[in-house]
Amino acid sequence: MTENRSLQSIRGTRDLLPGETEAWDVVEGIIREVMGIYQYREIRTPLFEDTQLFTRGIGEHTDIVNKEMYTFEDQGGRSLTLRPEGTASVVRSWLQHRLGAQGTVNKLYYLGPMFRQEAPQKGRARQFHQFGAEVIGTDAPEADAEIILLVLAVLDALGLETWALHIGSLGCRECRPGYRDILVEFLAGVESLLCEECKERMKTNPLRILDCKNEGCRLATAKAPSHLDHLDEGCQIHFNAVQALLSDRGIPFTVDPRLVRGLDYYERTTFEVLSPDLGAQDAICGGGRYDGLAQMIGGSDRVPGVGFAAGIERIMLALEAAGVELDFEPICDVALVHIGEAARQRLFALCDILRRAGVACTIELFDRSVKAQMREANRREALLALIVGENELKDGMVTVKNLVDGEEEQVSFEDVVSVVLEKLEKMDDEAVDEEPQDWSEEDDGSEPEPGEAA
RNA sequence: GAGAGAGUAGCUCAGUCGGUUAGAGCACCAGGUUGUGGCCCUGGGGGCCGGGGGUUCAAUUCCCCUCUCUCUCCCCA
Repeated sequence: MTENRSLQSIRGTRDLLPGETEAWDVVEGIIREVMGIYQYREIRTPLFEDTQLFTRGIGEHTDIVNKEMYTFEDQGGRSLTLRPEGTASVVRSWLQHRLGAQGTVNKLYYLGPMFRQEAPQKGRARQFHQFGAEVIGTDAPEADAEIILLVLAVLDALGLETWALHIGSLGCRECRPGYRDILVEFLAGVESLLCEECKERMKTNPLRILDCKNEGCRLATAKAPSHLDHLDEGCQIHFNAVQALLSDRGIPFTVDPRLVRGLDYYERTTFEVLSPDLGAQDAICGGGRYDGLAQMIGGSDRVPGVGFAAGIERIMLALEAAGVELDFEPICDVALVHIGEAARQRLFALCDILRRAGVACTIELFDRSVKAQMREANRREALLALIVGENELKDGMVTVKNLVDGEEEQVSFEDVVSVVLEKLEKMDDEAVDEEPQDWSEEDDGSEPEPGEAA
């Protein structure tokens, strides 16, 4: 068995290449900026955890735990799992480090890879990336509303304007069993119409039957009693309050009586943000309240918490579908162009001096023609070219060419750094004058009328 | 996990009803312009036709397996 096939990234994972990483940097930067404005602080938890954190937190009977986790044994025989989501880890960390010891409310956010062994397709990978935020320590409906407003603020800052917000309530520990009984009673009457999987769910998690996409199940459960009609007083008041807070901010939303999330730790508020541009995998964000989670993973008390998680790949796809441009090329200020070996050496040193002065420089490492070096400079949209050949070496000069207007001048080696800095500053000012930044948010109303063609 | 489609140059794709040197556009390199970018012209380098096996005188083409991607179901971010 000497198979020697070329190795590649494994199914469901991919490389982010130059050209993509820049866009990711932009997106991640915007996420962090908005998190800062909302006063959420970053938490970074390990990529793998004790398997029990997820089986107990997410739930034994969920798809994630049942068939999607990357679970392995370490050398000590402990069962470890690559995190399939972020919330359980954040709450675990919150408990472990007693972040709530002072009775304060903690606002935390995270950003990073998650792992689920699913069939890869558009908008779904085995290693994918989420950012999310959690408010731990309060059951105030303002926390629920803020979490939703926060993710919408991120989407807005990214330029993603088309989305649909669905919200629902699952009730709490107190009222859920009552509803569950009512639902099971109803479902028993239509059980013969349900798919096999749902018949199984009757025993394990009947609430999720309402979320089944199977045609037969949908019809059979069309008239099922809604959880929203069986909330207890506290849950009803809470849900009303969340809705009122969103309405006050003019946020459009749809109350979805059948919104059931795939993780067992949710109580009360649940929500999803959907993108109409994505097709089958249209959920770009999901979240809700999880007041029982801390106890499920070993905390001594119930700890109120609410949060969301959003898929970065899906947001990227939605941005692309919406035509939002994120691409940008790295800036190159100066291209160093040599003619001959001696000049090349001289420029190599100058290049590093300029770089240490903060000037982005490119220098030829092969021995290509001047024409090729200039073409490279043009490709990188360098502002200046510094050209040195035998003539310049003889006179101790550098030819400084402005690549925007084509003007050239000779500068001594001693002065070249300060001259370059001066010219770049001047060119930068001119560029700003020509293209005012758009953070003014002012719409001058001069948009061309649609349908107006020449 | 189940079903469908696709893999040919760095990229986007033609093509071979099985047959001799497998093509285009873009990109790249060089020359036209003795040391100067963008436009133009000319030329050039690049391909185990995804991998393995089978049928055949002959396979990139047909068959099987496998890997990967895309889409759907399911589930989720």
